[in-house]
Order: sequence, then structure tokens, then C-alpha cells
Amino acid sequence: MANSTFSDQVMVPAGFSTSLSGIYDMTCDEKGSSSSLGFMDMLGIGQDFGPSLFDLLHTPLTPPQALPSPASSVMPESMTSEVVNTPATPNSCSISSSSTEAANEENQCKAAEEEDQDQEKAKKQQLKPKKKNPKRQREPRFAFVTKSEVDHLDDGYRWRKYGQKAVKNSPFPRSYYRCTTAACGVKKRVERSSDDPSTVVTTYEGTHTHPCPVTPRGSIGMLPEAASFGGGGGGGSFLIPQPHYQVQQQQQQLQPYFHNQTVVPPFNFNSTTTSTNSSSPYANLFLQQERRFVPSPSSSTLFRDHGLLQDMVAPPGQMRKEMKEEQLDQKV
DNA sequence: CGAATTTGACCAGCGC
DNA sequence: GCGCTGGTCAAATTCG
Repeated sequence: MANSTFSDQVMVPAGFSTSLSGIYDMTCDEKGSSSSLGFMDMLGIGQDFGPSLFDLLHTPLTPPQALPSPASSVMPESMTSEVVNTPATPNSCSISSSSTEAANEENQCKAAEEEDQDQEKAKKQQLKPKKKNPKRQREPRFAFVTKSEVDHLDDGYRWRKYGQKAVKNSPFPRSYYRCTTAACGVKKRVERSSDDPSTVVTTYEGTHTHPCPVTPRGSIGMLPEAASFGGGGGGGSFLIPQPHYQVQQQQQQLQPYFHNQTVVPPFNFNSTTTSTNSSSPYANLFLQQERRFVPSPSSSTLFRDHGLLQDMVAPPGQMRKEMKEEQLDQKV
């Protein structure tokens, strides 16, 4: 299913060793198995769409009332509002783009927990149960691409590596991580692009059922690497700037780090990038969307109207055919 | 010594 | 049914 034509669609701001370059909604992977979703699929899915990394990692979904989906008016028909409105964030179970979905998602989380409990029971009963859960429910997934020398990007949560596999058509192995927090079943996969070894694709699956762990100053949010982030220090851990969306209570819970951080360009907020990306109607769409989120009066001007998505450039016309079909399938 | 990582084996889904 | 591939498990090993 690999399609190499997408490798060049991910634009990364030049001059940064670590930078967000794209976010991809993975929630639409329903009809295929998980294994059908290769790296290039990630590159194709949800291109130009999806929330900023802020949203994905630290912001509960904005309910439709607060964020009417622009999909119907701006987006091509093949794009579903689900894709735009986003994937559930990994942070909270109760987050969703609709009340119905919220309930579903909550159920999913509960189901996941029950599943874990079942697995534990099985472990006790047998030494090697090798769980058998027919039709496992797939957690919502999304992926983003970063340009980084390090594979495992630090997003504030604690991850435990539980596997590594060689990937077909790629010289780089894929690593599997699981959130170390008990009862939190969030997983993520990390793999390096075979086409551009400097880029790392991180795929999150599931939603965190807990706040972002409070970490000692300097350990997570204020990474030493982060300090050198903009200086081309190279090899820095992934850094997510502080969002200022007004979803405060949860937000405060979810963003213990980056909080006191002064963020200066690493992220390419300069006019060049802006104008470039603004040329894409989808980029504009995103900016509009982000503005809806933003309204905190105390918001930092750094990120307002300058979503990370400005770093993403991908002509809508390049959307992969298969993806369109996939999304059409979902609409039905 | 406990936690995290590594790594080979196993399992499941999919295509042929 | 079989082979391929992705995903997970868990014992062994390494690390702090």
C-alpha cells in the first residue's frame, strides 16, 4: 500500500533540526487492518487537515457547537468533517466532536480498560494466554511527521517501549510504545521515513485517560534540548509549544509543561511560510479553525493565528485517490 | 534492585 | 490454506 508519491508533500521548515511538519488523522482506518496502514498512508491521510499538534496532544476536542465544522462549506466533499474536526486527543477520554461520539469514545475507553483487565485475568490463569480478542476495537489514531534526529519524540507523557519491528520497504525499524500510566492504553508507533531519514513519523493510538504527568522542571517540558531547539542544537526532543486555547481547566491539567516556556522560532512563523501556506485553501481553513479556538485574551501572540499547521504544505489536489475513496466509504 | 529496553517468538488479519 | 506482514508478548538483558 506504500505510495512513494507522497513523500514530497510534507514540507518542513528549513533550518530546524526538529520541527513539526504534518499531522495526520488516522481515525479513518477502519476498513483495513492496522497493518494496512503504512508510512505513506500516514502521509496521505488527512493532509492539510487536522488540528495543530496543540490540539492533538493537549486540547480536548472542541464541541461542534463551539467549532462548527467548516467542512461542508470549504472542504471538498470527499473530506469528512470527522477528519477535520479531529481525532480525539490522546489526552482525554471524554473528548469528542459530538456528544454521541463522546459517549462512544468513553465506552471505548472503558472497553479498553476492561480489555486490559481481562488480559490481566488471562495472564493469571495461563502463563501464555496470547490474548484472543476477535474484532478488537481500534482506537482513534493520528500521525504526525516531524523532522528530528531522534526517533522518540518527547511529548510530555511517559512511554514504555514494548516492541520494535522491521518494516517492509523501509530500512528503519518501527518502535512501539505504550503509555506507562496504569490503565492508560495509549500507544504510539515511531518510525523513520525511508524516503527522508531525517523525518520521523509518530502515530498515536487511543486517548490518555489521565493528565499529562507532572514532571520535574527540566525533565520533560523544559528539556535541555528544548533550550537549544531553535539553535539548531540538533537531536532535540520534540517540543510542543504552549497552547492557549481556552479550554482551561483540562488544559491546565494537561499542560504542565511548556508552560513557562518562551517559544521563539523554531517554528517557522515568518511571513514567508505564512504566505506560502496561506496559498492553500486548506491551510487557510486551518488558520480559521485555529482562530476559533484561540480567543484567550491572555493568549500568547506567538501562536495565535500561527498554527503549526502553517508548516504544512500540501496541495489538496494531491490527496491520494485511495484516501478519498476511503473517506467516501466512511461517509456511507 | 527496580525500571526500561531489547529481541525472538507468537498471533491475527489480509491477500493470493 | 498458506505466506506475508504488522502488532504484541515476555524473558533476557541493560541501565540508572
